[in-house]
Amino acid sequence: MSEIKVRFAPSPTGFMHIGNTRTALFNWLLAKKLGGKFMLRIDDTDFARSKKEYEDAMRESLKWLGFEWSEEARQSARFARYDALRDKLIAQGRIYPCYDTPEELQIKRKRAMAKGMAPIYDRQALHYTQEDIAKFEAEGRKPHYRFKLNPGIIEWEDIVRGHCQYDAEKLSDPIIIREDGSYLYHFPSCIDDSDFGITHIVRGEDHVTNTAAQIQMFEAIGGKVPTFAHLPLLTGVEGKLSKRLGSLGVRELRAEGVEALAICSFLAKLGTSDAIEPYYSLDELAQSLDFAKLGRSQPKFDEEELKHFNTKFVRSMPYEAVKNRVNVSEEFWNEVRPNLNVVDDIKLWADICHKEVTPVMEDTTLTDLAASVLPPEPWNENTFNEWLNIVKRQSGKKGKELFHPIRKALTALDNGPELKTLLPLIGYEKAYKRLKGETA
RNA sequence: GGUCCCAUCGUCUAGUGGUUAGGACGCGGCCCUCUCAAGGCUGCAACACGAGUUCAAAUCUCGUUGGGAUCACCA
Repeated sequence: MSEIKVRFAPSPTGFMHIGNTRTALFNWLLAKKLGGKFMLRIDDTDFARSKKEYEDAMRESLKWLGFEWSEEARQSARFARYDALRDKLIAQGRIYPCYDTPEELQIKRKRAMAKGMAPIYDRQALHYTQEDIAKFEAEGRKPHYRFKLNPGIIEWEDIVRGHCQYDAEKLSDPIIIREDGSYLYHFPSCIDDSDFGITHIVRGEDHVTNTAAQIQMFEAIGGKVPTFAHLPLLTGVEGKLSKRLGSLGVRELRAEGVEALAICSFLAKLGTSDAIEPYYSLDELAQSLDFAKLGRSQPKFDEEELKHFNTKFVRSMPYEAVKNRVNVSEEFWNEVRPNLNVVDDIKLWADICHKEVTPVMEDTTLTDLAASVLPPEPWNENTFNEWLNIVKRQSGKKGKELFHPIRKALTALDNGPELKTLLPLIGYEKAYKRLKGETA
């Protein structure tokens, strides 16, 4: 039994977004669950659009999300390998040159569709004469190359889609090398998957048709065909949410206070029959992974829903998960947590308890009274109730009229955690001064 | 248009011939309560359409409609 290995292969042509993240997540989770390895592969064959900046940002996002990788490769460093295989397959006639221009291909495609025919490449290039080629070269045209699909039924068992099959005759020979000699996605990807021993490929279902062609490619280069899992694509309110159009960046989400694990919990469960609920460790999420629970239709991704889920996530976040990021005690965290929107909000409450607050005075008669009967420390758990009972009795106020002015004086805010929990944290000195209207 | 896939509450889904069509999120109400949260209880709400098979169809078959993917010198 060979070792399980998956890969995440972004092209550094943009920032990490929700679509990317979902693919990376499922791969990472699968590796984790099966005890396999997760590899990062930079698919930078497109010189024109690949940028170091994007690559760095991608790494940073991956780390933030918690997807550690144990191995890394970059396609631009492997051209010699691709070239060797290319030459071999050209010699075999499996890869062949074509001289059509993009415009010509476009026209052919349109014409075929208009006639109700399949818009697949007509393989005219297979019938070029010496004269044709001489003529193209004389015109200064450079060839691009296609991979020749062998006729027959191509089939595989997909982890999420079950048995899949395509008739090669109905597919177009994929272009794998551009006119300028640079490689397109398919060919290098298959070579790498084969060379690096990738056992499982988890990706969006926009790749299903590609899979048929790639299976023949794996065979042509003498590689082992991996197991595939094609995830239904996410859709948004405005239709599809492809990885290209995916506009919701991970960095933006992070800046807004959305937790990495909230994103992961949400994406891992969206479209499954499991409830979307907080997971506070990726390991635990991985154990719950089950492709059989994935639906086959395309779930809607709603940013608002994610944000909503995130606040729920934060409000029940265990101290263990935040103790390295926040500067408060476990008790403080647990008391204030249900009132937070984002983790950073904890600072607000820490400041209210420990730094200066300018009180808002609503009923000085009441707050003066409250200050005068505020018992000296040490306090115990009953102090607050005892104190408030005295204020209540002597003022004749109760309910909101009683609590609200005290809350405003103590915290300057309309709402927040229970005053009972806040008071001991504020302490006698600050509490007394604030009740008297002084900044403290 | 060829090929492939999909269709159950607003959303994500369970369901594999006989169910009061279940759950989760959201939404409404109630309780708790000084507030906002949190928590507890409760309610509303769905089988795209049309034929067929069958004693019986959300479930099987065919068709229709509606979505999506792909057919790129993007990945």
